[in-house]
Amino acid sequence: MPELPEVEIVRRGLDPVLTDNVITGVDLWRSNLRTPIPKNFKKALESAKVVQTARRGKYILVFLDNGQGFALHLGMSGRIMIHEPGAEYTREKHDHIGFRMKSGAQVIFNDARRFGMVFLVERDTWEKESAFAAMGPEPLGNKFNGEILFKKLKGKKAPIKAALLDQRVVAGVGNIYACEALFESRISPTKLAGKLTKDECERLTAAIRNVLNKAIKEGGSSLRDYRNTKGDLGYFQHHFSVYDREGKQCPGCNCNILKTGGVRRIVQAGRSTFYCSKKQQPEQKQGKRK
DNA sequence: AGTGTCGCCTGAATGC
DNA sequence: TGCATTCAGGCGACAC
Repeated sequence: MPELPEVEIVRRGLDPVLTDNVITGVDLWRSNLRTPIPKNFKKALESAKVVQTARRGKYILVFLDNGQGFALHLGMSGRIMIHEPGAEYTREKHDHIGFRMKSGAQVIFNDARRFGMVFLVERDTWEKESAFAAMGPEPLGNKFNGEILFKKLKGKKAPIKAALLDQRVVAGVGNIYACEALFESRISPTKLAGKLTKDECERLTAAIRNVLNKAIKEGGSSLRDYRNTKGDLGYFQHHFSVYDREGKQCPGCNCNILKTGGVRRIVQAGRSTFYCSKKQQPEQKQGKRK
């Protein structure tokens, strides 16, 4: 599922259940996800109290009062389901980890494709972990603006669409929001990242922030797997301008899609890219005619 | 160093 | 109905 908005929605659902609550037990129903579950995972968590939850890029972080913490990545199909105190829980297919809370609540990590992962971190040094050390700025934080993006992209020969998926450039942006943000900023996905102008970088950072914030407001995007911690779908997929809309008209377009073919789909670095060839031209020709 | 390709794994949708 | 193929929100190990 999960790009920044979906991960943030899951974190928000998780926070009231975890924070200030004691983990009384951890059930491991398999020994690995994409990577092995640390052998001392259970031991590090059990009887510790959660002091804070956080998010960095597409990772959820949970910090404990024993100085440790853990990071959780949902991969493509990871879900977290919360069972409130008293609610009956029966194990379902692909349930891999269960966290039992002192309140009686249970938190279940389910992941059909097992591309997700969990690992332990130290509360004080987690940012030095390899997953986070080279990670780019948080797009919704104050260290992300046009100038910073411009510097990050300098000299890059990859197309801008591929560069946006690189978590070292900006954290948390995935395939959906990269497509949507490029559409909103009217930048061609095939334009080489290093060729973007400062003005384009300004537009792009603003568009990334805007798209991510809107998606969070709508509860994220549900294509196939994504659910929040209550099992509900997100709504942002109804607001896509281009993503998964091949052949359809993009918002505000009055061109004849029988002639233009509508939204186009191409493959870049093995991933689908959706864009409007009229509004997102490699050179600024848009606006000359209407 | 930076970039593109492949593989990890399952399930849903599509094609024959 | 059934079987094979294709594709999917991510990421890291490789080869070049």
